[in-house]
Amino acid sequence: MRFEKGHKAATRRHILDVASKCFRREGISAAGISGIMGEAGLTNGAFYPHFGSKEELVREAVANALAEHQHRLEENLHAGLDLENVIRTYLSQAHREERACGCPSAALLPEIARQPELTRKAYADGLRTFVSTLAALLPDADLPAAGRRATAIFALMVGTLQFARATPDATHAKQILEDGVKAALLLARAPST
Amino acid sequence: MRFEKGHKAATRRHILDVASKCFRREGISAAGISGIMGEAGLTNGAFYPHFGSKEELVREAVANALAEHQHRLEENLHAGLDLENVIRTYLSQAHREERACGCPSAALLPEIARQPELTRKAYADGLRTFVSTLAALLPDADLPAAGRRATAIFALMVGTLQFARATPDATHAKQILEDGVKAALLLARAPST
DNA sequence: TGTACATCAGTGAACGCGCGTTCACTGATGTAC
DNA sequence: TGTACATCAGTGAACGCGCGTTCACTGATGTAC
Repeated sequence: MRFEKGHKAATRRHILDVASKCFRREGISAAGISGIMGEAGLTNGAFYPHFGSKEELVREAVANALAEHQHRLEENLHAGLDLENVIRTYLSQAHREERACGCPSAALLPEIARQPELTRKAYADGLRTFVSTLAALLPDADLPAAGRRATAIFALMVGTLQFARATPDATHAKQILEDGVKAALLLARAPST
Repeated sequence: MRFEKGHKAATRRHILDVASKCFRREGISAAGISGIMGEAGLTNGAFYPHFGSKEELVREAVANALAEHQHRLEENLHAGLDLENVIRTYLSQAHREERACGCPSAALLPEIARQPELTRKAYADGLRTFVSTLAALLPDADLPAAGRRATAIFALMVGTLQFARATPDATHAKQILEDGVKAALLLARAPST
């Protein structure tokens, strides 16, 4: 079967989308090529014409997940959400439950830290972009200071979401999320130093 | 070879110590029984007289790592360290580099969130204890409020350390750690609400 | 216009390997007589 | 006091399985003549 022009590139993007969800849901080392390809509606043999190795897929899937998450943030901002809305959406029960389509940092950070340098570089770039976008919502006078505060605010958000996901008791998890929102807002509104 | 009384229990503790380090270093699903047993100076066959399954080992090793980390915190407090010292030690270059003996939350949280309920319960208990210990260092009037703020402060610390570990550029990582310290201290000193 | 061929995304079986787990066995020591 | 036996932590080979990866093959379509 021969395919229309652009078909291969579309398949590749589809594999990346599926992989980035599988990794976030199951973890990078727990998710396998066969499972990902099966979920993409293909057989495992079709993987290697698209990617050189699992490592390459991981690197691109991490970048893909970050870009997707970044895109969703920008959409929300265009729709008029302010920083408080962004924080409340991030630290919500829905985000706690939806790991596959959620923040890649919350789902994968310790595993990303164990990846080869190229993957970590790709992650660090995506993180920097995300933090800059958050920083633009802060009232700080100079941008570098805002970036530094935004980094800490996002770290608080990521850690809080991870706590809430690990906690099996839903009530306790909800409390953790609320505490995170309160502290994040406090940091966002604190007088700039 | 027959062994003195208490030998088996000592071996079990030794396996747990090694496993809790392996998990933090390599990740839970990436670390294998054979590797752990080899590092403990035993053969893989000796595992099952001590533990019923890998899942059981994970649960106990997570609890073990939390207890060890808790113990180190309490030692530091007895030695006279205050909250600022604790934060600076946690968000230090040394802790960024020493994953195997460091904070289990920073090394394992997303993987713990994917474990069976029993493991997540064990984690949540350890987390609560740790946060309570931190809360006692806060100036808050009532304890529940202090606990809620301590949760957020610890979440910020965990997220920040994870960012710093994932970032390949050492200078940028150092900056992230410093921003985390500053924000954590701001949260710790903010007037209680 | 009709036919033979080239293309190439995807198939599916197979590779070696390491996983978690099982089990018959070892062998130094404590105990029984 | 000396000998035969029971104990049991640990050994190491093997189990079935799924991993990441390779490769000969398929077969629908575009192209050449």
